Amino acid sequence: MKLIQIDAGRSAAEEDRTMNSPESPPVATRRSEYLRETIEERIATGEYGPGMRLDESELAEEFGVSRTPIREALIQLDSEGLVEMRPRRGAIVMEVSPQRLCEMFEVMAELEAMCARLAARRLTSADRDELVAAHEASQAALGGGDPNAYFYLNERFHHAIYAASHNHFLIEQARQLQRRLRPYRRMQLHVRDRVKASFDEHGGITAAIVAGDGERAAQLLRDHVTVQGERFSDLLVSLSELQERARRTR
Amino acid sequence: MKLIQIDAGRSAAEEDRTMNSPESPPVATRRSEYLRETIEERIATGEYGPGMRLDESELAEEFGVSRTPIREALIQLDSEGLVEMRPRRGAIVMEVSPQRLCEMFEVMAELEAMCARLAARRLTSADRDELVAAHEASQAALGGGDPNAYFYLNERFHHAIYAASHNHFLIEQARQLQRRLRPYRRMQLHVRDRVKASFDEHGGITAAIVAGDGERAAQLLRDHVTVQGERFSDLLVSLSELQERARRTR
DNA sequence: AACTGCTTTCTTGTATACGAGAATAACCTA
DNA sequence: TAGGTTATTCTCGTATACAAGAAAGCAGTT
Repeated sequence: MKLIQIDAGRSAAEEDRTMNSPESPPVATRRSEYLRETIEERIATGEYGPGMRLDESELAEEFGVSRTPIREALIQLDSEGLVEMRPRRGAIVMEVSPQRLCEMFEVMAELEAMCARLAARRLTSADRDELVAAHEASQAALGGGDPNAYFYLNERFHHAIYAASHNHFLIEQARQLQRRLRPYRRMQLHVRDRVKASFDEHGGITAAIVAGDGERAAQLLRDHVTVQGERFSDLLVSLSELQERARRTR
Repeated sequence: MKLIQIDAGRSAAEEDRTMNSPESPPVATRRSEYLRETIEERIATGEYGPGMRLDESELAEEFGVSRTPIREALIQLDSEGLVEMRPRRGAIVMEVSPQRLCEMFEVMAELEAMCARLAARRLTSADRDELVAAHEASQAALGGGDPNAYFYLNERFHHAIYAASHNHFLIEQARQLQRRLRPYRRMQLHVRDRVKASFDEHGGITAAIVAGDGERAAQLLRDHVTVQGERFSDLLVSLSELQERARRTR
């Protein structure tokens, strides 16, 4: 059986986008790997909202595979914190309380601040070029009014900072936590004016890093990521919106 | 079949110690859960050293279970970063280069510093009591010359700081990274005088947290965890010692 | 009519079976 | 003898089968 057959069940809308970074080959060697990525993406987009039940047999049939690789994918997602497997009671998309979400953003802010501090110290010219390029590219998406386009460029900008830290372990940790926060970060950008504010903050962060001012870059990034003030209320709205969508299929 | 049967294969030396926190019941509901904990512990103690091959069938036979739960345990350990599963080439205990180990300690230092900063701000009287109690308990282990006893008390002290941060997500992250670093931290304490130095540093950290000086506590903890100077050479020795032990069974 | 206890059904957790890729050994050729 | 090619074996990845626990439905009692 050819691996290409596991495409069965993919919705037409996402057929072309792999969301993989360029370094990873398009075809996964194990089905479970591909399944993990796909289910993860569906959680990120909110297609599978918080609390939604993930039935193993159902998913197996949908993807045209047996339960085994589905189960392995779910176990991985469980370890990553995106899914919760309760013994003998099935798997659900992880439900995150507002408080916990704030805690996660608090940690993310600190990790990114650390990236920025290191980046300011260790920046190579290639790092600087990519950072500036990512920032300028997102400027183009500002006018378009497409929050999705900005979402991906936003990720590119943050990844550029991670990379510039030159601590590969830190890069992995930051990316993993970012993946867990993806569904909520995405919703955040749908708030009016948030995209513009985000872009402006990126400008300040870029300047601080390029200037080599690690402490200032760290503080700016911390503020950029931390959820506080009225952004907290915005987050609550996004959260209930995601859960509302899931409630139908629960 | 009763779950108690899965005890088969446990060495007598570790039969009584579960290393679980009090909140988790002694009997795991899924075999894979128990297997994950046991294998993880063996990696932590160095019984399974870096690079050692973990054959699924072999482990299955040893534990008296089928390959399925073994495999699920390995997948979890892979997600946690303790094991590396290479497609169709089997699982090995994660090999960590000296550079990567330093990177991991660099991140750990920052996470713990964050815990300390928050702890200094949010410390309750219960938190303070546990922190001081943990510190005093380890003093008793100082003279004994048993690095293992100090190792566990050291963990208790650090966990007390995590808990005092009152950020549950941060607590989880810190504990998980600590688990990954466990094999190496344990070796560190075998270095002469390190135990005493560690204890003294704990004293300073405790004082700073109790005094509410978050920044100082954070800096002290950062220095406490970061590997630098001659401790780096010590680490290299520990590392090769672990690998040497593994090479035999490779 | 509500609650409790039992039975049935459904899903998960584990075992077993099988096919395929990788590692290794054997063999042939230069 | 060394290198490369092929055959064999061994382990992994996936499918299928089965057993056990949880949830849901049913009935009987108070």
